[in-house]
Amino acid sequence: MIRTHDAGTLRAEHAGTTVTLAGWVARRRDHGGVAFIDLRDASGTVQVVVRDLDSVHGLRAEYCVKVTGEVRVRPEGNENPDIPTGAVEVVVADLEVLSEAAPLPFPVAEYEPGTVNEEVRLRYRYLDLRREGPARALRLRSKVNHVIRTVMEENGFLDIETPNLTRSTPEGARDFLVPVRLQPGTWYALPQSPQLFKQLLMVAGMERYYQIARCFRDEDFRADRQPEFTQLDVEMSFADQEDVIDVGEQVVARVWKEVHGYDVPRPLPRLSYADAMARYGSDKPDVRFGQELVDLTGYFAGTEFRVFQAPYVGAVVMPGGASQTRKQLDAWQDWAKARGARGLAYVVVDAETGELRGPVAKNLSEEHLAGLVEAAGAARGDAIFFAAGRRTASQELLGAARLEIGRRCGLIDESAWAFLWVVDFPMFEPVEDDKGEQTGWTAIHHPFTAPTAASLDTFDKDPASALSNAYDLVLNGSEIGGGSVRIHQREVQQRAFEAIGLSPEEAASQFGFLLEAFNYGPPPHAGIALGLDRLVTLLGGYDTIRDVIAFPKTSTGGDPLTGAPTPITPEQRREAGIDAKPRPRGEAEQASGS
RNA sequence: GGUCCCGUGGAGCAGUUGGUUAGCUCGCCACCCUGUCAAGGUGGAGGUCGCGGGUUCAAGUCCCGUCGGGAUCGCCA
Repeated sequence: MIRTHDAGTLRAEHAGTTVTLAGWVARRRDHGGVAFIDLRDASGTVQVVVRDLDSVHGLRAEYCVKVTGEVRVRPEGNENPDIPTGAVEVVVADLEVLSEAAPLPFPVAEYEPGTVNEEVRLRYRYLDLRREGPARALRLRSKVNHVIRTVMEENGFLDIETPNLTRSTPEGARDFLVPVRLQPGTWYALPQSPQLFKQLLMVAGMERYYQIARCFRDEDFRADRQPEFTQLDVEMSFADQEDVIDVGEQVVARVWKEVHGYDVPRPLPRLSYADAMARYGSDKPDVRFGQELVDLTGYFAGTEFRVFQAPYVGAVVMPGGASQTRKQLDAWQDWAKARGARGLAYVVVDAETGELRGPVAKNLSEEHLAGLVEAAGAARGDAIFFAAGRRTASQELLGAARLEIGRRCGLIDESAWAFLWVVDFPMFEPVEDDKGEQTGWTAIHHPFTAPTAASLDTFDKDPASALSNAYDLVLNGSEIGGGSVRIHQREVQQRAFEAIGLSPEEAASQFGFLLEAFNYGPPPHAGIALGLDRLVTLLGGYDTIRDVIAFPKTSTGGDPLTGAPTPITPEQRREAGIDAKPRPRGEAEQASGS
């Protein structure tokens, strides 16, 4: 190395040592007769004193320099207690400019974080990452990866890579497609996850597989979504739900312990999907605060009020919500309509008299009004929001309202780590057409998810009530992982395909290779995948997963740094075979195997 | 695909009911300055107000479209 020490490590005990440092000019303070340079490298910053003014005069911010000099304790009164190296400084004997820097597009020596436009930061991400905050996110992520690998290796898991060029499957998200030059007219797909490969690895007897795997899904962006993202992907043979949950808990417990010194309370609490929906209106409930939903379907049985003559009537209470202006209450209606609801009925409880007011109150009987505050768990001064209609949709609306209430009323304990498992997911959910008419069923998790023992015989005859051996890991209202016990019996898998309307021919065409593998003694197996980007975002308290990705993309899939994506030349287009017609004999029949 | 917000020198922002030469802080360039640490001082350069169209005597400002960025609903097994 061309340096002898790391700048950020120098302390009073180094006084008298001659050191060579290499790094960047973070700041320069030129007093004419003496100048100070804050020299920054990956370890931190140290003050360098220069008296040879010719050498320092031409220095500018972010020049890459090498300095040699003696470490000394700073003169009395000149210490800087704000930085770790503030007791010492390096008196320069020799200063060499390794490379120069052009004027900066934004201040790299940032003293107010978050004041630079994100697009500019991404365009010059290599400068952005020189800053302490952005760099810290990548260091954190590296540490998490390391802890994960340690835990997985300790548990005897094998790190096995799976292909990134694979075949397109119809289920789930939209695939990214890659034209295949050697077979014009045919296309690879980038994997949405290594799901099928890891199951094949179980058939292959690998027994314990893990991979920190890149996944690709061509869907619209969110703050917590990118088209390529990373999962800790895990699969275990001869394991059941408890074994997988144990591994998942080990991973998060070790990560949180190593990073925050926080002891994750194990075993983590569990909530059935049905309870999560009933109490929180979400399959990824944020349990850092209360305000649980109240089911008033029975309470309003026999009501004259047409709106509440519904399969489900529920409520959520907004503490102090009665003090909202008419305008604010109307805004809730717009908020609900934006989510596709008709509106959000409400009743306010007068803070002084306890009288119930609002448009809905006029439609309710004396009897229903009398007990309502108690039934809803409200108090004087609160607002009660109602949703009535189809059960799940109404619960989801109330759940969203609950989160909004939590935010607006400051009910959320931001320091909490609220982990929990959501279990006992339904196997299927209805598929509806534009008019809301049910046209069939689709797998909630994926079509390889095993039914629970109780549903094994009946899941295909009664899809509505079938439960699956699936589990999601939830942290502070975000899903950070999910998995399931897989179907390992061909016959059960066939019935599962039939239940979602996939004919044996279609199943064979799309998943024939997996079904064929299942002819050869597949072991019972189960697995999980943790979303690393989200996990690290929550772990580090970041706002978006872009913060924990070295080179993230913008919401239209662009990379401001490289300029990707770009048009291709006509020659590239020709060579790639994008416009070629596939040969008549389709690969589908090849894949069907048997 | 829908809705909302943002776009003004290199960065962050201001710009009134439309009205003279578009303003501030930081940065940049030159010079001064021997103990600063967001150093200080003096002077200077730097702007097609994202782009296109429209309204008007007059548009950074109002209207329409479009591009880029962000958020959100749909979507994401």
